[in-house]
Amino acid sequence: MTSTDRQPAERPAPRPTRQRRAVAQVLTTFADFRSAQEIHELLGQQGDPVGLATVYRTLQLMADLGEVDVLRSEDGEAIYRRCSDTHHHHLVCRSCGATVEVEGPAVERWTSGIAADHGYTDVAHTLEIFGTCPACRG
Amino acid sequence: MTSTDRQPAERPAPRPTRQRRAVAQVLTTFADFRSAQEIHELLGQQGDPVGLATVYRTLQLMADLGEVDVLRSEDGEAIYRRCSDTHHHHLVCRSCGATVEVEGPAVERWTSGIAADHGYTDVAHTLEIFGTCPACRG
DNA sequence: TCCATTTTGACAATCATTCTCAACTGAGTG
DNA sequence: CACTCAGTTGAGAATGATTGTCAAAATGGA
Repeated sequence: MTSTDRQPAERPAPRPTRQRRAVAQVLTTFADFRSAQEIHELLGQQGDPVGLATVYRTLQLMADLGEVDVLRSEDGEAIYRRCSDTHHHHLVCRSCGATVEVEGPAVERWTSGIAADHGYTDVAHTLEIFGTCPACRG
Repeated sequence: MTSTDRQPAERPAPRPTRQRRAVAQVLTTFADFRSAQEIHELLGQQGDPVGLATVYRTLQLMADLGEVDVLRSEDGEAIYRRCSDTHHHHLVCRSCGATVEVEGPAVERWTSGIAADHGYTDVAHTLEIFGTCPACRG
């Protein structure tokens, strides 16, 4: 082997290609969750076209590396966003879609506590709140 | 109008057909989450064939009525199971699927509080916790 | 029983996601 | 710089869950 030892499970180390840089870059342009299709669309619009399959592959790669969060929208679509420093949830109007980002240490603590009580590790959670916003309350 | 007043949004009241009874019945034969396809399969095996489309429709109907819980497996498939009458959430093992029902007044209070703070009404929420269960921890 | 309405089921249509595979690229070497 | 090779890409086919279509069948009430 060469001068530098590698990790036991020698993974080839992803190459920094134009496409990967582009995906990483768009991810910085929004703070909420977007589908792979939307991200592919955004890339095209900003003149940095990346094949849809590549967008999927890149997003998956980044998810494996822990660089993006993956969630499932209510209709089963995978949605992604850069792994933000602040973890938060969404309060969504079921009528007009208006979204408010909310956060609550209490919930975070509660979920990890519950999980720990049952011996679960590597805990993550999803929480969305739906309601009718003031503007839609005719 | 006739003798009995109806709800403002008059919904026709689902009919108790053989197919619906069959779906409701298989749901009692297992305690964990199954996909619509699996349920359709089970029905066929026990000699109560129900069309796949009908299984989907029935499951959706029951979900709307709050008679079943719907979740998304990690690969985006919708999975169902009969639910207890009490409002609760799920702690799911992302490896083997083992599920624990959990509840927490604190979370309920927190979500309605947050929603109220922002003027949202008719509030509902979804919360799932994912982790690795003790049995799946090497 | 007869009718209006709801349901069903076989099959087509969607749609997100993954697979295939030949062409292309980046990084290191001589 | 030319060369090589494993890692990548993209267009399009393939997959698979879910939904839509619509004529035929079942249900509940008059």
